[in-house]
Amino acid sequence: MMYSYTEENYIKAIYKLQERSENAINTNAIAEMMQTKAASVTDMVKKLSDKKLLKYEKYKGVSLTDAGNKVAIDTVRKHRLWETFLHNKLSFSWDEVHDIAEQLEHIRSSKLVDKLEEFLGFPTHDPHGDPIPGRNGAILRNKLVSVSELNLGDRGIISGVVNHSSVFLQHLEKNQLVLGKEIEVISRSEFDQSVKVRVNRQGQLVISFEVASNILIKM
Amino acid sequence: MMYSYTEENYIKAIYKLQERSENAINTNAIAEMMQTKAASVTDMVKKLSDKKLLKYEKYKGVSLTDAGNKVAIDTVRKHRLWETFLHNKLSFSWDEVHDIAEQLEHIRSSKLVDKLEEFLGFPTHDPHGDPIPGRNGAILRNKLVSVSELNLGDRGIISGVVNHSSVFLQHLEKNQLVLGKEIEVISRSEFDQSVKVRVNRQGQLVISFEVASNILIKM
DNA sequence: AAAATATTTTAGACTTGTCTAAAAATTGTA
DNA sequence: TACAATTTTTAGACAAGTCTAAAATATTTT
Repeated sequence: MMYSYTEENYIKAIYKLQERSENAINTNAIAEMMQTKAASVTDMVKKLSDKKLLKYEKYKGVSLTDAGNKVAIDTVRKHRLWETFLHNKLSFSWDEVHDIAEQLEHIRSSKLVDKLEEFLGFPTHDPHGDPIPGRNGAILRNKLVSVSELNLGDRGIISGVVNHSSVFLQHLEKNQLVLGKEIEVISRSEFDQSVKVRVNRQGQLVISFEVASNILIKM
Repeated sequence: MMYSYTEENYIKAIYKLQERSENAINTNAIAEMMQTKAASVTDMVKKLSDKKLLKYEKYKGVSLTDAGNKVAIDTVRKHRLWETFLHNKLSFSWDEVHDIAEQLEHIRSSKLVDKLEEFLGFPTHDPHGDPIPGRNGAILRNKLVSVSELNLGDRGIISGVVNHSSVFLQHLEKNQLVLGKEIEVISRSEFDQSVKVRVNRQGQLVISFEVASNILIKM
């Protein structure tokens, strides 16, 4: 019922690998993600298998069980809530939050996580645009996408930014491109990839590729 | 330059023991505080001695070096800032904060600690009335004292409470006994230990022993 | 299908922090 | 001061997690 930091980290690594690969996860991939040796992975994988957190067959790779997935999602939830806290409340920049959250995610107190979530106003995405799993483990599968990745006619709500510099944020505010506004892509220039958008179904606006790729949309 | 959770906990335990005893700290006392066996303490103490965090002579007990004190104070600083965060921002009750802060105090990032301190408004005392060491390691030696411990004529500023229940806090507000007010002890009843105080050098008020012992004063 | 290559597992060792049981030193008492 | 009681240290063992080197299995090439 309670797992070591190392166990949690292995589970999270396997979870991440599973997110982008479908098939069973092999030993070397885990070793690379965990910055360790294949032999160590084999040992740990046996242990996690004994604890029913994953299914393991010699030479055939591993896959998480439901219990393993639960541990992984809970860890991801904590990680992303802490990242949000560090960015939104302590004004850490986008790139500084990961390493600290990597430590904070192992703090054991479910009450703490829930209170933190409430304190942050039940955010749905972290500062990188990744979805924050709910208390029940539910994940809003749609990762935020940047305006530069949208197709013509696509619509969505501004929900985050990639670049968090104050110059950029001020630029956005000057153009009314703030959190919560709806954006629809009208056209895109072949020449410089600038994008013409409609904001809140009203005014139109042309934004550069630079700006478009830094605005994150929830669809 | 970087110590394990266990090393930090030993150092903190020795620091606490040193706070209330003057002489060298003996093995059994450390063992009791750390909830472990004397033999384990001896092992660890040798290690910390090698690292120059404490002075150790066989059978003669230990005392922290300057380096050891620095580690201890830094840990206490983190512990008390996190306690303050949990209580003031996440509305954890007084008695819940310790165990979680015990984990949070080991998070490694001096920038995090400093940002947290700023976010909390540079508090001088934690929710228990214990002083929070500054970034430089300086400690305001005067722990907060309860009104029931004051002598006649003593004055000070209301800076904390022992009981954090909403009933009690509401009672205080109704009587204008809020953070920042100055209190002066006028007299005390021999019968029920109730205390007559002057608030902000103006009105007088009688408070029960129960209330007096729950109000913390900075002198 | 056999040989060559790559991946994975095993065996044994090391580190950190812990323990028990026994030995050594210190302290208290008669 | 010598015996008894207490405290502290040593010696040897264990669990978690890691490593290297060698053995076993799987995969690719010819």
